Amino acid sequence: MSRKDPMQMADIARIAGVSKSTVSRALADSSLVNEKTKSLIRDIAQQHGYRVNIAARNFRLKESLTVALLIPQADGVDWTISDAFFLEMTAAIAEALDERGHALLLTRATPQSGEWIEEFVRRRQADGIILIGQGSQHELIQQISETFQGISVWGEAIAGANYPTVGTDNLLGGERATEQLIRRGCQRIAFVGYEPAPEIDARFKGYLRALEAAGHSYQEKRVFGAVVGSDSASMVLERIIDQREQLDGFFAASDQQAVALMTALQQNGVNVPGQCAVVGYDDLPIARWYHPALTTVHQSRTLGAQILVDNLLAAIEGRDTSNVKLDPQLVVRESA
Amino acid sequence: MSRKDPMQMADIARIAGVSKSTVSRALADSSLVNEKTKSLIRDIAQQHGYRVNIAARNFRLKESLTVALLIPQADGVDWTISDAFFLEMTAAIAEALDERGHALLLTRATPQSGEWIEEFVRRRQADGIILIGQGSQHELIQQISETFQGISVWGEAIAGANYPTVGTDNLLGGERATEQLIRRGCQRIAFVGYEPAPEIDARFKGYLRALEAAGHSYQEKRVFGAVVGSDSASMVLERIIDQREQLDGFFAASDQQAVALMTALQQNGVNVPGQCAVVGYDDLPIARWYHPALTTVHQSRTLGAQILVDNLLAAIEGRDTSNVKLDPQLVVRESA
DNA sequence: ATGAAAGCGCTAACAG
DNA sequence: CTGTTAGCGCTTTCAT
Repeated sequence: MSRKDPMQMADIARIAGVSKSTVSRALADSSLVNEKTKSLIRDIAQQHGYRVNIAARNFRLKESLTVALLIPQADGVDWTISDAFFLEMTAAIAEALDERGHALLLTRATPQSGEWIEEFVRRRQADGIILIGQGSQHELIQQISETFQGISVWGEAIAGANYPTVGTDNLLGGERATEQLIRRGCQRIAFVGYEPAPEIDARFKGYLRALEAAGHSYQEKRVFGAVVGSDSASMVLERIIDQREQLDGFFAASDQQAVALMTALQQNGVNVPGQCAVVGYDDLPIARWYHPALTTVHQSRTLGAQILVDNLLAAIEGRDTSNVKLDPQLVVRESA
Repeated sequence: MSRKDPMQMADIARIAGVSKSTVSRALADSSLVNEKTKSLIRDIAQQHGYRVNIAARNFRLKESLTVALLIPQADGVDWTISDAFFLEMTAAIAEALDERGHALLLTRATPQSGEWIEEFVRRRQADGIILIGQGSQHELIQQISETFQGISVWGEAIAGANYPTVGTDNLLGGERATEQLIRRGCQRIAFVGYEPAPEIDARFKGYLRALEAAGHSYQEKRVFGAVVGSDSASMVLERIIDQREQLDGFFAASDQQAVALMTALQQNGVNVPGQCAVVGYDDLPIARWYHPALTTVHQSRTLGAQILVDNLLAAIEGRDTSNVKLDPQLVVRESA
């Protein structure tokens, strides 16, 4: 370790012939410092490549200008970091935060441990946290948000929640997706998705509402609960294939499931959309490129991320936050 | 702000009837502390939901257990965070870091400013940094790595570089991709990619080598430099469309470009792979789903990320690092 | 407009 | 094995 120790404020102060306080103020652009001294100090700092030590600053100020995005490290239950929608959301959030001068800390957390969020909050590693999909953890989040207000969630707004939520209107989205299938003349429409998650459940309710409005009967055997990428998913797929003759339409609660489903159907000689129409949810890039192109419900990542971040910063600063339901846009392509 | 101030070590110490140091040691599982006192202290901490203040710890220890992934915020030149390959790499890196007890800080940086990396290093916001694709910034990285060793790069190893690099063997990958086109009987093979980036240039060299080995002549007019998503990309696409009659094979240096290319060709009534075969690079999910499915060169994200992270941690701790060239796997699908 | 000094919460000599 | 003590580099009263 022979590289020279980095400069610190005291060094700059000595060189400039002023005190540390003045340097600190000058660098923070305080109005308490004479303009001339300010620019002198800034020049010197610049020349010597000095930067304030963020760790010291954060420690002193008790703020980190960092926001953590917690990734429920689920054993087949919630999301994974490599989930496509999650990834896209992450990118959008990172950009939104960056525009507001904050950085994004990506960390895995284990919801099962029960302390996943608290752990974070207590360690003060970040000023606030963003969660994507409250999953099945509403109770816990609710409880934590009673003593810690720096939380912002992407998902389904739950009545009485203490924390702000942003998401598409899942009920409406599910309804629109199902309506499209009905419009295409499908008579026996199935739902594929993991209902315990509130956002998925809302899409399911939308499915029910559309069926009812169109006078279709609801049949429990046409509902397939599955978690993307899990073992149960492939079992569900098998069950679907077995029943494929009795079904002519599918609303899958995510594009990833829709694509897995379509692939399975196609491999079993089912023509999509000829024999079975399929509608997804999310509007991932894959929806556009899959063959046939997937009809799906678009969720705006950039807009969602902006609001998510605005909410979080507002919450941290104690300002008002808002629950926002974005309009889910049906994107009609070939699969339905 | 009426929520109670979080406990701190002194509180736990008082409750346990020991000194702060003992608490600190106990919580760090130091062998200097009696097992009994240790578990007493741990119980108390647990009971009161105490967690060490990470900011204070980081400050004191001068380490953050955090690694920054810098995103060259390029004006059409390098990568963007929403680039699919980048996203996948990010996810893989986050997981690899997490397994080693570190967190990932995602930040945008502006290479053009010339200080993008230094800024980070000097502020000590992270223990080390990972770069994806050195882009056109080798000189700068090289210079910085002379005084700061916590750098690990995904890209093309450059002779004499001070920093460790991991990537697929781009030369070989480019060669294999081109060989596949030759094998398919293509006679007039074009290259599409932004050569100034070293990793792309290596793929280009592989293209040349394969052409030469097969006795094909190299023609400059068959080389199209383009940056994904930029204005120049669409101009390149137009030029390609104009020349499409004279070309029967394309090696695109990334899947994103390959897909854009195929789409443009198809829109102009060109049959892929009938009239023009196409090979990409990266093996993104889209390659599998696009119609026709894209023949491409696979780059292992998980393995790459592991090595990238191992290299970085080694570099930070002053241990030896290694330049690794992963074997590029040709994945033959329908497009060539 | 500037300086002196205190202290954020923790860890690590150093001394028992 | 445990306690005492001295900072880490910065920001911020409080004084001047």
